[in-house]
Amino acid sequence: MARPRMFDEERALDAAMHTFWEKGYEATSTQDLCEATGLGRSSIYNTFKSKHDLFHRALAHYIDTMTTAQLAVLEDTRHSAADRIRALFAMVIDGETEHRAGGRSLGCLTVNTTVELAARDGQAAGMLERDTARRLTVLRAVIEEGRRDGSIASRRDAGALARFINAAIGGMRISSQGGADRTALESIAEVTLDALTH
Amino acid sequence: MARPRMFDEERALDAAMHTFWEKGYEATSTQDLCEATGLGRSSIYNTFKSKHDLFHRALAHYIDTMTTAQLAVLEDTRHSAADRIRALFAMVIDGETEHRAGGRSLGCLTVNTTVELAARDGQAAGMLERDTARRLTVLRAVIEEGRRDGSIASRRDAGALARFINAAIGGMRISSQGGADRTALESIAEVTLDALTH
DNA sequence: GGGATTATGTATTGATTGGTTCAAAACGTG
DNA sequence: CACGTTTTGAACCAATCAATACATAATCCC
Repeated sequence: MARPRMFDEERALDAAMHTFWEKGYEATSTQDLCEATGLGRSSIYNTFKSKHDLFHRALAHYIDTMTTAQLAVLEDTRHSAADRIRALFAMVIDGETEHRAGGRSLGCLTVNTTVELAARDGQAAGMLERDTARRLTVLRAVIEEGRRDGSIASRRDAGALARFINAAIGGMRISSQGGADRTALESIAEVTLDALTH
Repeated sequence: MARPRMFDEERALDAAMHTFWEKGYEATSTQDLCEATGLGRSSIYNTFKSKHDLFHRALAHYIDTMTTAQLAVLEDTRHSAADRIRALFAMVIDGETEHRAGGRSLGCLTVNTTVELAARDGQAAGMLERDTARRLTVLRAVIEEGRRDGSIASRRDAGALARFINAAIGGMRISSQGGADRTALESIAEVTLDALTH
């Protein structure tokens, strides 16, 4: 009945996500979003209500793809619990070395958003909190499995170990954004695993 | 020979620092800086060349006070190496629970700046890199002392352990900004120490 | 106290921000 | 082919941005 849309909404969302990922929310102008997506301003404001709304959808898109991929690794029962956590770290390190601009790592959009927006944007903070809660639940389950299969030796509370692993990932991402190279990140991951396996 | 300044430059710098700390660089307007410092715009632009310059001086002020205090704890030879690292973690946790706004932790200005600006602001990135290099050097020395006094059992490379500790602090700060409470942070610190003392 | 010097407050700069409007172009359907 | 619907691009909006200009007020030294 009407003119069909000339662009792929999913592709535009992905382009916007990468822009926010690279520059942050405040430093990204609507002009930047137009150039990244290849759309006109009115197309963007027609499809998404506002810059704020577009950001929320981009963040949801990021959380969806990232956390889903990470949890898949954690729930791969072919390997021991410790090996799954090792694989998770490898995945994070690969991501950090892969996604860079201007010789520097982009970090992680959830971490970046926690730092830049969580205090001012309740909706974004809620999305982030739900995501970490979900991640912590799975991590705790993996720890308990590792207790049974013998790959996790630490007798610390499983919840504490889960938070520790989560914090370690955040620390690796910050280190990466601060200039740490791949071997530095790998050594951090190894020491982190010591706390679990010894 | 002339009219003396009505305000304390150091005090203004401190107020500006707290504003940048709370809101980030981009989200802080010159109006915010006027209100925080109690100065007029022209006084600010007279004393500091620009918003950018004011931020750099605020960041330097932050790094100076924070890192100096932290390194003092690390170099207190009255305690064992492990106890000094323990004290460092306690200091970080106290800071996170102390500096908050709107029920949320402000995190750490160096971490926040690493995330928001390091990729775009070479000068800020340089300041941050020098700061972490300085911190890593002292941490490595503490690790080696701990090897001698017996409080550090890990046989991992001292540089790797230093980076691990630094990353752990960053991870704790991110966790705190993401909503982790004091007991959560304390449990993360305990597990982190396991990797060094076991 | 007079003159030189500086700090401060007000007003304003031009550029850019996020967001809206509107007419014309592009399609699918009858 | 023509109608009705939707996309699209360019022009436009008020607001705000960082930064400046300028006049006034305040101070010190002589």
